[in-house]
Amino acid sequence: MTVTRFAPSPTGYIHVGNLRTALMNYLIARKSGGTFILRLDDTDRERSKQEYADGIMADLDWLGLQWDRVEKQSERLDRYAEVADELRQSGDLYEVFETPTELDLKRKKLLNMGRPPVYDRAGLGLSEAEKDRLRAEREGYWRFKLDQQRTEWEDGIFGHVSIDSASVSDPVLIRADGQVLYTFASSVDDIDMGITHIVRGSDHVTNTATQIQIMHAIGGTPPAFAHHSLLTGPQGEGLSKRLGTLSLRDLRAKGVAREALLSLMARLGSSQPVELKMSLDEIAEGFELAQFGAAPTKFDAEDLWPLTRARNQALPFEAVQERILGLGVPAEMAERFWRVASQNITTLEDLGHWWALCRDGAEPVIAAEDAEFVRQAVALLPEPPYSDATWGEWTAAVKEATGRKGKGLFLPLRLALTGQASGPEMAELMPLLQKVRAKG
RNA sequence: GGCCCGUUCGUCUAUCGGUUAGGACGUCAGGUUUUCAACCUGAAAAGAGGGGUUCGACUCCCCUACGGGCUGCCA
Repeated sequence: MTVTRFAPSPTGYIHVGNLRTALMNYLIARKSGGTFILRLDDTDRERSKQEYADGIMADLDWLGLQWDRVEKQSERLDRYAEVADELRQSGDLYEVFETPTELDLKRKKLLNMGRPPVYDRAGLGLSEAEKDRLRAEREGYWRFKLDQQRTEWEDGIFGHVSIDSASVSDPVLIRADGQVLYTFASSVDDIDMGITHIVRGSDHVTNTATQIQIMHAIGGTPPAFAHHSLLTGPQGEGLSKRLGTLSLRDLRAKGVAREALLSLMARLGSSQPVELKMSLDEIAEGFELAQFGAAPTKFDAEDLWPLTRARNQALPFEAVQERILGLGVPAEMAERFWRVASQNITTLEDLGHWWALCRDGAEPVIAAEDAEFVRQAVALLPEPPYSDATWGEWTAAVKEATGRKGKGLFLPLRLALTGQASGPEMAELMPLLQKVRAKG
């Protein structure tokens, strides 16, 4: 039984980076008929907010990434305390007392000597008497004693990974104020909840080494790990600074379609071509972790637009009927309007532009050399309303009168009527036009 | 500074020592549509640099350069 989880901390909204992680875990579970758990890693009490938790769930809902169960770390504090006691007894957890300032000093000193800034384990050498004296001054906190060997695993994406744990500081698992830290809570949860596969960003590879050790210490068997590469911007720059503008809700507000987002994020960085899929089932079908590369992946939000366009153009009239009527399009014209406009939109918001053009006419665009031609042509155009035949009849008449044909005939007329060089099939558009501003 | 990982067409990537280095997106050019778009066909386009190993290296090893990550009493 496959069990995966998406474990965001509710300290912000979902962005493209998170989404990739969530999606991969979701797809792995779905592909094998397993369980997908949404786990809110909310042990950081100062930064975690209900508002963000709600936002994350709303975003996952929108995407259709349905979770089978929600877990909250804040509701499992007793369990963490219990496991922590076991680790204290086994000697895996030891008490330390350095202040942040002291630690900072130690780090700088080591760095100056050209040595790696690894915690010196001073706490391990403290006698009971010394600890008592320190406890009288301040609250102690707890570090996990890493075995300073290499920690290795077969990564689902990176292949064989080997981390030298001697180059990693013993992680703090429990703070002076008693707060349980992510590294610990997460390890306990993954074991308790029977997680079988963890996919997360490659920013966690070092964590994985220490968490594997923690999992062993609490008597668990580590799940299979896979670390996906991190996204960078189109220039290869780190995405973290720009993540604010790449939140799901912002993209959604800009009109990005969920199918576009899912289709791109499930394939970007893999050897599979990115093509529009209309359902998560279709997306899951070709999804293989092993097809993802380990190199940083460039993400360009612009790539979402062609997919969004393809998705919107594929929508049946019924799906947009309400929206179109909402624009004020008369019911008898609605279906034709969709047929005509749908091929020329990116987001559904663009429909408003086309309807405004039909209703109010467009500011004509007339090149200087076409001015006389357009004047002649417009004089031959009757008043609205128009029929299916209007365009053919009119252009034939204009051709007759001016001798123009082909591009020289049609493009100036299109520009005069719609103000744009590209757009819907003119013959189809004409019956929708209520006004032609070029007629003055 | 230390520890991980990475580097193939513009982009995402395939290639598990011998290939005309393949595909997809994008770009460009033709075709088609009495215009644009859509569509069809075609083209241009790549192994970071330097050393090894080998009959033979994109592929294995080392060095350099560059990119990303980690190096918190954050996650």
